[in-house]
Amino acid sequence: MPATLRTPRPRWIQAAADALSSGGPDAVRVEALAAALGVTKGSFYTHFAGRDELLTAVLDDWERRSVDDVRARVDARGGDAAERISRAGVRTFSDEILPLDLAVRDWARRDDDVRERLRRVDTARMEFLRTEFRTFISDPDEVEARAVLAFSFAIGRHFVAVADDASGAAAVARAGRLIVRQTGEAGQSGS
Amino acid sequence: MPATLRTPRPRWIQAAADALSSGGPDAVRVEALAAALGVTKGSFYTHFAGRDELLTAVLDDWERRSVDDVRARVDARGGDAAERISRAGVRTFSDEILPLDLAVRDWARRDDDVRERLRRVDTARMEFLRTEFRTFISDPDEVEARAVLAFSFAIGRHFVAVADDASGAAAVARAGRLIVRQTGEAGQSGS
DNA sequence: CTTGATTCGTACGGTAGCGTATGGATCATT
DNA sequence: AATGATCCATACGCTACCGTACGAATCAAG
Repeated sequence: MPATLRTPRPRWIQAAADALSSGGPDAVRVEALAAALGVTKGSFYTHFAGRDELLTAVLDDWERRSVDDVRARVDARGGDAAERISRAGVRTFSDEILPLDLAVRDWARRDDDVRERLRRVDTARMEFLRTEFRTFISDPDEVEARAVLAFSFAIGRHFVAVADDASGAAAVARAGRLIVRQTGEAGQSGS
Repeated sequence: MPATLRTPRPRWIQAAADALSSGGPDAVRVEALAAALGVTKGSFYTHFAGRDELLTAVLDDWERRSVDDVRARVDARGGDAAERISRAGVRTFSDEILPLDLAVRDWARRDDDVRERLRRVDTARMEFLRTEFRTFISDPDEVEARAVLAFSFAIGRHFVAVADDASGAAAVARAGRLIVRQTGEAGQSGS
């Protein structure tokens, strides 16, 4: 039976995820995290073999939560496919996981292991989108194009510096409707 | 008249841009750049006051080239609007500037000065897209939605880890055609 | 060839951060 | 209350990096 576990692994992982979200992998510094948690790094090395193990744990946690996120979307079957896609794409992921997700995406550009993890997660997300689009589009190529478009748009809009005010939100919402509209139909509902 | 200028500012800026592209701002290290250029940092501090000035110069150069890039697109008036948008979006920017652009986008998430620069550049890119869409779409809200969609997609697809093979490229191309198709028309031309 | 300017190398101090060693503090169990 | 395990603080060595000081090398001008 462990003694009270004052600063257990999950707290370190959470702090590391916050640092990664806001400053990238290089911002995950043992001593800085210790200061943020109100302890010294002496504590850290009783829970982790080193910095690498912490980063691995952060990625494990992110990957698990991301897959759970997809699973939750698959199970939440309210509304039609377009609504479910919109909920997954335009309003994007939860605010809790989004910054970490974006940080991981940039990290993946320069780390093979991270890229492999991201590939697994994105494959799951794409498969969700394909399934949804298949419910009202038959052409597989069209399904693939819509899925790629929806996913890339959902991610990309967070890397574009445009005004994020009400009119911007309206444009994003309308763009989302463009992605899920029926083939060969104008299909513009009101704002 | 300066003596031969063996390792002039542009070479340092280029090396710094490469480092920034492949490793983020923290990878721009004076001594590492010096080693890559085959000199020591003693040289560096004759051309730059310090690391910050180098990073500023890199951003200045990126911003200028990005604006020039937009200007070149505006001037290159071959084909109809859809073709020009596709050239700007689906085939994206030049391979030379793309990695740097993506690195700057991530950097902008955590640095206010960089975000301000990115905002200026993206405003120009968006304005180009709005102009093109206006040539065949009248509704301003629709124009804005298409522009946001096209731009976010062009960026976002580089942050998504999907198979980048021939079938992936075909899906991307088809997604591009989805964005620029006429309102109320099915408008799928052949692959 | 001498002079002055420019460019670069070497050596140094200072800081930040990783990882280790070791002892003290805390807590559950008995 | 004593014991053993767990958690944490302090202190240290080590490396990487920034920035500075100063001298050497190179080149153009006269």
